[in-house]
Amino acid sequence: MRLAELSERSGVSIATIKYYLREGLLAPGRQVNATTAEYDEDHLRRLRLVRAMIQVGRVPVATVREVLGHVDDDSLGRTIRLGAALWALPQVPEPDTEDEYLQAARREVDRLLETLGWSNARALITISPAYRSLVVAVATFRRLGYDWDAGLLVSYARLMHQAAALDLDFVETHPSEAEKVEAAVLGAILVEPMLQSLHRLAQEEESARRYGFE
Amino acid sequence: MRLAELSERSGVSIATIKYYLREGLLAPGRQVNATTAEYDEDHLRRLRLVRAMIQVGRVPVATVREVLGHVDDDSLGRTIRLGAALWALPQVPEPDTEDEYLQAARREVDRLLETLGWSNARALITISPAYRSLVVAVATFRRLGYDWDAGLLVSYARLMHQAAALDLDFVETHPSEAEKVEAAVLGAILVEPMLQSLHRLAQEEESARRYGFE
DNA sequence: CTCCTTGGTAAGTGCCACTATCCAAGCACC
DNA sequence: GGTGCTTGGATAGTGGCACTTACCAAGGAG
Repeated sequence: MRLAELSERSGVSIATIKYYLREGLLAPGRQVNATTAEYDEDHLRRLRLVRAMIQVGRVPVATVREVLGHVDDDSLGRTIRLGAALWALPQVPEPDTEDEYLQAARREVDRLLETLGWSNARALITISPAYRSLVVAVATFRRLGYDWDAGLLVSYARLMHQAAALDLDFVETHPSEAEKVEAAVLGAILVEPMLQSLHRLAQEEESARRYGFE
Repeated sequence: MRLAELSERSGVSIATIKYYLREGLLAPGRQVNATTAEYDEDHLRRLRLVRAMIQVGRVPVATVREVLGHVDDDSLGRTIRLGAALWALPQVPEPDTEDEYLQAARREVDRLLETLGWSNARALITISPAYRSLVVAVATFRRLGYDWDAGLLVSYARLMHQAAALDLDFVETHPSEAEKVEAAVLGAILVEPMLQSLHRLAQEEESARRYGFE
């Protein structure tokens, strides 16, 4: 198919597709002649993935490029490849100042990992961006004066561990390795907004259940 | 305290605080004379909340203003007030086109709510932004050709319902109504990045556990 | 009295995801 | 074989947003 058809079938404007091509988010089509390039189903699929990441996942363009680079890198093992792809995803920005709250939060998270028995964590996870993000979130809570029970964090972690197990079970259902990695990235990118939506719906439901509409 | 101290204690630059004052995210200080205004602990607390929403929660400034308006609105009941605050929070943008995937996703989500017995949902939730976001996420998955079991969604929903119950238990521990609402907003704003971080950490852990570092 | 600081305002900056405009080279139809 | 529309490609511009800089008049301190 040509650019116009790719645009129509994906619902992405031609100008935007050109932009993605320029930014290296999409491989160039097979050049037929000086004024025609041919695109195929793979391009369409990749374009939809890019769109999903940018629109639903709110992933910056530069990050999408990085993530896709890892997804396409056949030389990596699965855990590393998945990790590489996930690590590239944006989360909370790096804190500018190193204060007491941050240090306390780090100790708290370390204790959490120990309690959970996430042993792989100690070696690998402590350099993961997700670890940093978690520390920042905990520190922010503390800074605002909230003082919850450490058990709450453990409970949340157990829940998310169950969710992660569901994710990976789903990933398992895909035969090829490339599809697995793509599914895993989507699991991070799309499942998260889904979980977030479900979380808020559940809050509304539970709030109405407990308090009615008083 | 004066602006300079407010800035120092919050870690937010004076220029930025002035910007927030202008944007109505922060109440003006008590004007002592033409060149001096006095701020108190409430200002500091509110400023930190604003910062948390913007930096950790990535909430746009205009939305923060809206959410705070609801938080401060004493005339509303709790569920409504919480709902109003949560509904103002940004999620996935409104889809531009109404296609078959979207309609199918809507039916699927409706079925999900029925299965879960979230009866309050049917009346209220279907107009909630979270409902829309969920529909968009499901539709996006389908559009990409992923075809999971409906039971997976139910499992995720049950997990998030448990998380929501934990949130509300935590909110319950706060005595005053104003604090409860603020805690609830934070529960949405800060717990979500925390859950997200935990989700990714859990994925890394579980992936390493299943596959090692092959 | 002089100089520094304060709060307030208006205009500017940097980033980012597009988007509008051009352009030369086909291709399609007469 | 001409003519006009379409195509892919490049460059520059746009709009939104979260700040930030520059400036101002009015205090207050020494």
